[in-house]
Amino acid sequence: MGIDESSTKPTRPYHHGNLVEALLSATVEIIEKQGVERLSVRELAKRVGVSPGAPFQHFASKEALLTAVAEQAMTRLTEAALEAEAAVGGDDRLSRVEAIGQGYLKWALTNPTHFEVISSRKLIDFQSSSSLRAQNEAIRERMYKLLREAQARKELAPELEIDSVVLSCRAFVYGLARMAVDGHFPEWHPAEEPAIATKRALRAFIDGMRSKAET
Amino acid sequence: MGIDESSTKPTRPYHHGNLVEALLSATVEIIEKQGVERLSVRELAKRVGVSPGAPFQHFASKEALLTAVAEQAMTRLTEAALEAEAAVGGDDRLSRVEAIGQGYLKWALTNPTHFEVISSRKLIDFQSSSSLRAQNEAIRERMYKLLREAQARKELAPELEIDSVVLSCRAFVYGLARMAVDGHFPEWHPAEEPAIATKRALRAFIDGMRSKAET
DNA sequence: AGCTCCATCTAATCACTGTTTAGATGAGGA
DNA sequence: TCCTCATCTAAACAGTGATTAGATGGAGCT
Repeated sequence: MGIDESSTKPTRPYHHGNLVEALLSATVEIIEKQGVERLSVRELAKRVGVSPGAPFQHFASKEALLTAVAEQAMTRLTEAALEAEAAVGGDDRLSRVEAIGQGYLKWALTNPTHFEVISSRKLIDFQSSSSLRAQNEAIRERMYKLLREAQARKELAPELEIDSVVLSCRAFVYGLARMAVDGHFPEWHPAEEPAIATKRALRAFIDGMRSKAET
Repeated sequence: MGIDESSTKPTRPYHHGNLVEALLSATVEIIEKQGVERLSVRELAKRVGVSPGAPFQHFASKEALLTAVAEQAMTRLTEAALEAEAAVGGDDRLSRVEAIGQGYLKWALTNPTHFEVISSRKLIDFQSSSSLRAQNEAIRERMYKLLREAQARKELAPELEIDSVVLSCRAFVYGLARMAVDGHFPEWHPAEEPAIATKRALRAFIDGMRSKAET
């Protein structure tokens, strides 16, 4: 009846409007301040101003909703990582690999909930999202390429195998990010001290893979 | 009224019996074959043969139940890691650190669901369990000690800082375990190929921290 | 303009969930 | 024997994700 009577939302058009985007951005708001585990589709619907069943017209399930959120987030993560690499520039391949890791880590620590959604594969349907799989591949492929070049240029310690190195790099960065997100570092609450410690650890890790020629 | 009429359980005494242990073992059975996310207290109660409210007499919440399960699991994880270290023996401190990691990893890959429960701090109340905190400390303290000794014996590359190394080791092993548990290695389903790849990666990681003197 | 069509949304309902409460029950100690 | 008290049941509450039939109203055609 009334023209519009509530909601802190900027725009006032529902009943017919852009529900999909409204749902996505409201989901982001909720999970960022309440955590993913406290996201309820019904509460979400209420916040957006629609009936409890409305979201299911656009997303087959709660998992599908979160998968859509994850796709957006994964794009930003990939961008952050690859832009960090581009930012360092230079010829040193291992420094570029390190930069990817630093960019990845920084993003994960800055957006812990989103990182959780992306990486936990029980909240989303990762396999059926070609977008998510593609982004994942993109980072890994980039690392492969850089490491192969590093090997060819003798930057990499000769005894190291590339497949193993790629796995190690992924695990190392993922481990740091996950430990932080999973609450294994209760001593540092702000996203500042982690940045220092993880930065140093990652640098040392990468330097440990270099050929012993140079100092 | 019948004496006993159902249940695959070995013993038949409830109404008065050892409900606590029955609940714990049934929980383990369920989460191992269905996953933690599909554990329902009501289904658990039905399986054990009690009313839906009964479990709450012994565990304040579902979280408390899972915390109890996590305590048992954490004890086994710690044992596995420290026994692996004892098994290698020898003087080489870094090999012992590696053994801890290998034992930890092997246990995690063999018991993925339990590892998930232990490490995800949103399913359990880690902070309020002194048992969980103590076990966690035990492994870390052991690593600290070994690494300090390694440093004193010049086994460790001199430019490395111990705090940073401990963090790196934890993150590396945790990352490998978590990636496997989180489904980042869909190409290896059986717990065999991971064992090979992660073993090799961990070994290379540890060797990368050694002093460059020896070959 | 009117009208029809169809995506969109509502209302109601289903089968669940975790958790709380008052009260029944029955084993162990006096 | 009876009394006590931990243990368990029954019932209810408030919430969840998801499905369905039907209302609604804007877009596009005649």
